[in-house]
Amino acid sequence: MTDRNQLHIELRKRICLLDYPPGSKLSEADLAQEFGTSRTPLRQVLARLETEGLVQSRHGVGTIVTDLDPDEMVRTYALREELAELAGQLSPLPVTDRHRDEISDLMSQCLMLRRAPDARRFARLNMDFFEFGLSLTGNEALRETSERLYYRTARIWLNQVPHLDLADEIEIFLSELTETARAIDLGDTRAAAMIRRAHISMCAARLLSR
Amino acid sequence: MTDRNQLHIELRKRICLLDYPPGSKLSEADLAQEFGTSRTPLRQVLARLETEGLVQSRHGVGTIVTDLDPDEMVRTYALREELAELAGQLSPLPVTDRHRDEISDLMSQCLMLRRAPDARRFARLNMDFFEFGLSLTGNEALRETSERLYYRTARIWLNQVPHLDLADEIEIFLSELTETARAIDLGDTRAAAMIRRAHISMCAARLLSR
DNA sequence: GTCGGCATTGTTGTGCACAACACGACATCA
DNA sequence: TGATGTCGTGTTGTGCACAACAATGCCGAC
Repeated sequence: MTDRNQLHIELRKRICLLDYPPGSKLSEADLAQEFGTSRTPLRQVLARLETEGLVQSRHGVGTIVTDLDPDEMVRTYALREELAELAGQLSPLPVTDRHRDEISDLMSQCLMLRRAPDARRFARLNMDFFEFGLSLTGNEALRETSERLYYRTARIWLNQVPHLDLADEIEIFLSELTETARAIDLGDTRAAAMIRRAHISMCAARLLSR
Repeated sequence: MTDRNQLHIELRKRICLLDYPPGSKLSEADLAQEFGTSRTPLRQVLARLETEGLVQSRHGVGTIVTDLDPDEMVRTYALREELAELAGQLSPLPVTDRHRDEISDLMSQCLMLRRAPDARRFARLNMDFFEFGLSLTGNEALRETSERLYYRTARIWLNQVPHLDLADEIEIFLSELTETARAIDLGDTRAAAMIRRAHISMCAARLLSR
């Protein structure tokens, strides 16, 4: 946990799971104390989060979790769609048994979630599925970019969850997992990428159309 | 120049123009002295350059300018191609007289360069043309991503220049500018994006095929 | 009562000193 | 002569103290 990279991942997760909702202030001193370090390395992590668009530091004020700009979200989703499809085209990796195991595990977790719906756990499962998708392409630049943009938009789902039907969302996600598992079983990475693109598109429609 | 953002741009430019060739060591202390600041803000800039893949800091050793991995360059070029085309599709901005003036200015600079070929000035002109291309899309995420990937690959041209015919390269670039100016004149951003994609593809072929 | 200036407090930004670490040179021993 | 341990030098990483700055509440003047 004291590692700088893990610290970045941890803070990013907290922001995207709305532990730190938009507008909240992250105190460098408090976080430094929590993680048992000094402000210096923590500031580096916050600076990185700032370049990723998740926080904004203002001198004399504080480090604020950024708001979600709907217009920018729409445009970012549009780009994410294209990147999702490219993951199946540019440098698709051969499907391994490890992939099959992982998608199977994700499905069983989703089934458990269906019995006991929980928005936060759903969001985490969604993150895991996203990371799974990254493992299907060998294009490092594409992975980096997709990750960056994913975490930039990941918050809006939890943000909109009061206006959504959680059971419906879980059903939809389970359906995506099922279809993806089918494609993975056949070793058809391109099909998996297309399914992903379709669901990103539909997700944008559900979340951003209002 | 003392601003952190400008410092980042300046160091990035130096790396991409091979003022700091791959493998060279950037001394935090020396750079801090040159820019009239302390190590602290400079370290932030270097940390950002590290996430962008241009340098790598190793404890006790130094901050080293990264090498160019040919395989990764190929994959990055492939992604850059797709993004270039997307710039014409996702959120194309209306062409303004400012755009026309800029492309015209770029052409006249290129004509001057043809009379007095100079690899370094050519590389800078290429950067300016890239920035011009960014101004054609209103998709912020796409701009960021394209910029990131461009500066990640920008060095290989200057790196390969001993194996290239500089006059040829200038001719090709002038041709790209001419075609782009034609598209811009017509307000056809999509055509301009296609031209860009074509030249990225050809550039990759010339630089990376060997 | 209201408005304006001022002080106080809390925050991020900067500079500096030191710790942690890697590498090479050199001496020492088998 | 070769190998090995040790020391010196230079580098990045960390912690801390202070500067710069913004916001807020309070007090006084009008």
